[in-house]
Amino acid sequence: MVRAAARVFAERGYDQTTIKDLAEAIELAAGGIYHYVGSKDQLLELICDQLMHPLLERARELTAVADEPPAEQLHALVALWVSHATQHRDHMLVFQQERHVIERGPRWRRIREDRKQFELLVEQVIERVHASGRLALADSRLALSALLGMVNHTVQWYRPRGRLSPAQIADGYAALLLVAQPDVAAGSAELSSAPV
Amino acid sequence: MVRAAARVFAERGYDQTTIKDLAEAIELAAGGIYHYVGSKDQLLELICDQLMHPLLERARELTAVADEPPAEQLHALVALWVSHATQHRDHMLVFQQERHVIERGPRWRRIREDRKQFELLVEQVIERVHASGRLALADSRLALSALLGMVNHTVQWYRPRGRLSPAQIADGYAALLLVAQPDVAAGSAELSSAPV
Amino acid sequence: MVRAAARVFAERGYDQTTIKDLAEAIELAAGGIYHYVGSKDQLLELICDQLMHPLLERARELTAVADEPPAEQLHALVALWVSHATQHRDHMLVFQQERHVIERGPRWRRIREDRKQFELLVEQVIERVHASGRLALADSRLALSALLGMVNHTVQWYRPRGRLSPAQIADGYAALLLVAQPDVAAGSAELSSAPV
Amino acid sequence: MVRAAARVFAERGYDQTTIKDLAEAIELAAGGIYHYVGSKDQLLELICDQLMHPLLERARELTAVADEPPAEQLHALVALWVSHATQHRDHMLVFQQERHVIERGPRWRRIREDRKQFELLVEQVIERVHASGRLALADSRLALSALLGMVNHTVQWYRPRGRLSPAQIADGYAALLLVAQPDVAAGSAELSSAPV
DNA sequence: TATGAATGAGCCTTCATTCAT
DNA sequence: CATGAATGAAGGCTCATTCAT
Repeated sequence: MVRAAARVFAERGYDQTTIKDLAEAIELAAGGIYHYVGSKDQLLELICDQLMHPLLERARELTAVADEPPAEQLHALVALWVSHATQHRDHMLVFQQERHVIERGPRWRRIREDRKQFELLVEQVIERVHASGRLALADSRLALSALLGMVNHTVQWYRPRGRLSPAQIADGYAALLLVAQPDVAAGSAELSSAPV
Repeated sequence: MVRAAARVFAERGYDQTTIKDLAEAIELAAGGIYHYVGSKDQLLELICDQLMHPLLERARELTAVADEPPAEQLHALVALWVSHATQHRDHMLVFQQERHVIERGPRWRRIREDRKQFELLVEQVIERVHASGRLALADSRLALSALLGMVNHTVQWYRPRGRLSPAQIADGYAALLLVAQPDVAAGSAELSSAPV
Repeated sequence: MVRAAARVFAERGYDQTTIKDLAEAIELAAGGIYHYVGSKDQLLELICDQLMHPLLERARELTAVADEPPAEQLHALVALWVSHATQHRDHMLVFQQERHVIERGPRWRRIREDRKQFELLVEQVIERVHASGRLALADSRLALSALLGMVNHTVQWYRPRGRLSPAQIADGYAALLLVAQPDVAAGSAELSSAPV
Repeated sequence: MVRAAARVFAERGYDQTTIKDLAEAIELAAGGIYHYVGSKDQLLELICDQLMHPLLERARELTAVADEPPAEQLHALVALWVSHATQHRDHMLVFQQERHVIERGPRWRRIREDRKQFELLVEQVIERVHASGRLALADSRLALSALLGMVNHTVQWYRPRGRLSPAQIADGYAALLLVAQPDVAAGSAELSSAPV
């Protein structure tokens, strides 16, 4: 049911989706939704939770591994993220599109915090990559924003049976952000991280 | 007035903004808006037009220059884009956030076409960069999506008096997408476009 | 079950009581009520019937006794009434509070008639008291209204283990309405302020 | 408008009155009510305020007069009360019938306090009458309840062009509660059935 | 131009009632 | 007997829009 709601919200937008739209998608009468969910608000909350909870949890596990090289860790994190986003495309679309809904009101506090937590994890990994000298941008904050932008935007164009698999997409994003091993070819880091 | 509306729409979201909210922001009585604008719909249309028209026009001029190296052209285009987006932050936020509103109905056809046109221009430039061997990704379509994502996302975090200027941000994005002159160090394109 | 319903109706009011409230009070599932009662309406009907039927019956018996002095009869009637009201406090509260519900629609016709019948009995007794010269008010109709008011109002403040017993309350009301034996004369004021 | 609402509430009961009923009575479209009043709740609040505020104020003035004999004061208070109640019959009916609505929730706190205040005033006057030896009941608390009951009940049967004027009704109620001057003595039964 | 009272459609939500189990 | 999921009709309320002034 949450999945179905996510689909409708993703398609029409939260505000423009009526309870009847939802009920129709779930194949229920208008009022029937309220047997399962307390309100339209709560439905959005559930969608966001279903999206963020597992993502955050797995991201934590992934970044908790201490001995992995930061660059590999970033790659793995991006792969997880893209994979999760594309697997829960509707959830992700809703989560992004309804930003201004989620940003206001106490109901969404937990969700806002989950988002913050996740972004913090990404930031920390990027910071470590930066420190390891393999970040393709001198400014790690900008690299973070760029990554957030490109991954989030993925769900806007990704199609399940499209040309690129989630893994390939993640590889591409990682490739953009990382430079090759500095020992292999000296100076490449400076070159690609400098403005053209 | 359109600017004020953009600010309110950006803050509250189109659907959650009432005509009274708008009127208050414009310092007008509720009904007074209808002397200047036919409807709430049309106001959103105006906002998107004000954003996309000049951007599209200048992007056309920029890409019409034939003899410039593609990489420089891409850099210039990104700079224009980021600059425009940050200068019209509210417009841009509305344009993105209300995607699902704009995507439906005949009223927004022109806007949808403008967006397509703009993305087409970007795509063509990227294609040329790719052909010139300076694209940091083997897959030019993915590069396009990544670029769209990061630039669009910029308005979500950009602050007028922030650490980075629009030009610096654009430099960073361009740096991510481009590789150094191939004549300096052969094969660098392959390296950074391969999965790590 | 009717008793439990009366309690809930008395507390929340008929309209603001949901079937679920009732079910909970009866310790039954929501739909289970419909095995015993046809509808919410009917439940209210039952409550009112349980209240008015025995009261009316006993009032008829009481007033049918021909040879008793009218003043004693009134006293007895008031005692019966107060006793009944306080013993079925919830029923009585419902019966009064939901006056505007009961007053409309054919379902409650019988109840309305029962009320009329009862008030008619009281009226007749008061009339006889008046004729006997022992009514404390020249206007017997006003005395009737006053009596109705005070007795009905009793259930709003009466508490089972309160300072006054139903009998004492009834004594007080009777004392207010009756004057001492005219033949005894003198000092009737003192007499009537004491319980009869 | 508040008057019209009071009429409809009095007739149908608060819960069974729809916004449309009200709008119809005010000759307005359904939503038009919300230009004047924030909610249905608030309308009830206004009705009760309009009733209780002036009554309480005048009752305070009346009972503030120190040198008047308590019995006369009680008579005056009852006269004020009956007069006010009959002049605002609909308000009064609503105020009583919707007791269970008013009794719950924070919105009605002020109203509940106003009622308490008023009843306290009546109680104090009765107490003084009792002390002066002119109360017709030994139990002053019971006298208070009886008075509350009969006056409140008045609006249930009073008709503007009926047989009895508000003043006559008040005279009757006062007569029931008071005994004649103990020093004058004799024939007090006849006296107490006449206006004091 | 500008106002703001008024409209009326539509939304979220509640709830009495039904019915398959 | 009893459950509780499901229905569907209303109800309170909001809000874009209109229009007399």
